[in-house]
Amino acid sequence: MIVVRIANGALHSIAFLCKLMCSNRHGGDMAQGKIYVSALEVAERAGVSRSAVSRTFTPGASVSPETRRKVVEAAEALGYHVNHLARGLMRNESGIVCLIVSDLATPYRSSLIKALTQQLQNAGKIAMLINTDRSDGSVDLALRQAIRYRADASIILSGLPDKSIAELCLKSGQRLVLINRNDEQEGTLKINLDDREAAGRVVTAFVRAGCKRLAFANSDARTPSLMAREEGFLNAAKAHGLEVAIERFGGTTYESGKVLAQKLMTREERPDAVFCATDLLACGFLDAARHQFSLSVPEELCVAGFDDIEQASWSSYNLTTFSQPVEAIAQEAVSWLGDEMDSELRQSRSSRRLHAELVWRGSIRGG
Amino acid sequence: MIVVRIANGALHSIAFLCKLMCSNRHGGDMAQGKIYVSALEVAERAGVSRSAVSRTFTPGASVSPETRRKVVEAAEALGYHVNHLARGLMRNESGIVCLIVSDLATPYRSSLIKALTQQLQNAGKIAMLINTDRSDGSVDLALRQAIRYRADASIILSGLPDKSIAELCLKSGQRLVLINRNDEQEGTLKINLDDREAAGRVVTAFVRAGCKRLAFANSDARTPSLMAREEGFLNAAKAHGLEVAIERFGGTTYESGKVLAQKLMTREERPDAVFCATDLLACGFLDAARHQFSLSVPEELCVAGFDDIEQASWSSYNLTTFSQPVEAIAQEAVSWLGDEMDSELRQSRSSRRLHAELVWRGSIRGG
DNA sequence: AAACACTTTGCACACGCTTGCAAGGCGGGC
DNA sequence: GCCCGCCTTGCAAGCGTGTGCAAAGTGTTT
Repeated sequence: MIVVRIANGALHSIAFLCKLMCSNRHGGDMAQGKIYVSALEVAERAGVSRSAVSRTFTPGASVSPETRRKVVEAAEALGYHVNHLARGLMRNESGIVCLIVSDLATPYRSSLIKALTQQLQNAGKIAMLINTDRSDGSVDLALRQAIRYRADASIILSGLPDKSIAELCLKSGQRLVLINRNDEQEGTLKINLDDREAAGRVVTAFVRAGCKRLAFANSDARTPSLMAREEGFLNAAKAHGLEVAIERFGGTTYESGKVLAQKLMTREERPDAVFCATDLLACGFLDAARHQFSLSVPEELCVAGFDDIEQASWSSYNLTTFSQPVEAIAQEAVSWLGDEMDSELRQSRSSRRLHAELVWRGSIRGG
Repeated sequence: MIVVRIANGALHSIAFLCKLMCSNRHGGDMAQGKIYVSALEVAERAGVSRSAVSRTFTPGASVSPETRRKVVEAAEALGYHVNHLARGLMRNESGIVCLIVSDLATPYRSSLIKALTQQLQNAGKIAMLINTDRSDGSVDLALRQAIRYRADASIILSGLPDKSIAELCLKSGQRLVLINRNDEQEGTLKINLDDREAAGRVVTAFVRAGCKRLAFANSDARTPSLMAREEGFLNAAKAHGLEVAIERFGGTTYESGKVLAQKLMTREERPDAVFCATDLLACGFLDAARHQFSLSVPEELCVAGFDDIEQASWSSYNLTTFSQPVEAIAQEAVSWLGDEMDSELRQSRSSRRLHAELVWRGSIRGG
């Protein structure tokens, strides 16, 4: 036992020396010195080997209850926390998942991010958030960052990565999830809604309400889901023998909605039913229709949106819309990332199609 | 030179062998194997030492232009990206900053997060996002996660950490920023607004508009900034010799705003001016006042909010409010985290007070 | 030609952790 | 009493990187 004690003492001195050297590495700048407790120190205090400490914090490893108790006690006392950078290095699994997104402050985006981060946390992962803008290489830069931090996966909510960089990710063993982007990349999970069918159901509702002159208000971003809604709406209208007035303008914002109202409601044949590709557009559209054109909704004009953002339920809008199943989307993504899924199943589940539920409120007559 | 070549060949074999072992570590599960390119492989291809590769990607290190060229070329060809986990391990500086936040999907919160992630990215850092809920140890758990990933800093937007865990962070060399939380923790950066003074300016505006019966609508969350607004409003009203009707209810949500309207507008002495502690509350309040009590704003009722969320500018609300200087807040936080600030300056700047600008719109008479 | 300063490069150790391997301890069945 | 198997533990190799140190190379001055 005495020998062990001496050994422990020696170990302690070594650890202490290392800390000193570490903190002096940058000259005298003490503020720089990050001095975290290491497993070695815990081991010394608990009187066990460093491996025992490691095993204590590794689920499924073999440690006796007695050793575990001693280790946990020492760790608690010293404020020890496993270094996930080092663990990630060894395990080849960082626990990091990158969320790549633009227009983060938008209601729909932020609620999706909330659901994703929450469910990732529950699954023992952690979210890194990377902002992109409209510029070209933006998503690629974000993916590069994901690679640098050896993220286990990246979830792309906006934009599309370059083929080559996406392939680099996959080759490196990183998983890729694309939400609402239609890409043909092999090996990625693609989550989409039944936008086309949903748009068709809007036509039905408009027709039931007795509307004759349909219109579609879109942004000119031309993302796959927006275009799918447009196509679905057009096709269903054609099936009912109805023409559709289409306008596209700007991003999917409230302001664009106002502009689109300006464009559509000043047409010779004023529409009596408008499907806005997005709730934000719909809110802007509604406000313009009411306050600038003094139209009453739904008596003179029926309006539908898409996303079911919180504002759609506010009494000033009371908008009939489609709910984005954000929780289900997040669940699909996170469970696909989970390790319990074997590779054949993962392969076969590379594309998921979720249902957008119609949320009936007061902006369409009848119901 | 021949000797060198042989050595390179040997190195290559070793690296290759390692990769094989690595990919076989988990039985035959090939999907698991993360096979990233390492600096060693780049070095072999470029015909230089591994340190040269390292130095090439370390700003300020000494490498000849010729070597750099060869390295960059090889790295490009192989798709090499520096492993930030390993770099963080060595440098004691991960580049990670944790954002700890609840109610992430709320307009004000999400716009602050957007500003923060953006500016962190510009400063060469990267944001980790951790969701908290109302439960007690939630923030502590988040900070533990920040410690595990050896984050350079944590920015807390909601809730307050336990004293002991905050101290552990600081002792470990992690930086702590508290936004809109009044805490006495030494060594942290505290960013606050002039809530009290702002609330006073609302009173002035209400008095100028000829309002007599003031009211304050608050959530019952009792966070420091909310209480500061309440106090400021009360004090200023008292200075004008006016009483204030106060109601507190629920979280800072749209729904709570409606309930608060219910409570305040059914009072015997119906208020003719209401300051809502938050824009979300104000939106709910406005909708209830208009649609349930058929009041016209601002003719019969003046309303003010706080935060200047996007919806406040929508024509249905057109709310007079105070802007949260999110970009300035983010800038303060990020520049404080930056390494160029020396420790005395950082110490002396441990508390920042920013100005909330009054945004005049149509929910108060006059202006 | 020698001495010098300066830049560049490779070696080797360190960062904190995981895990295969072998050795030790222990109880049960013969 | 011995052997076998099981559980636990320590050893040591390794993950991919940064960096101090010394050696090598280059250009300048005496």
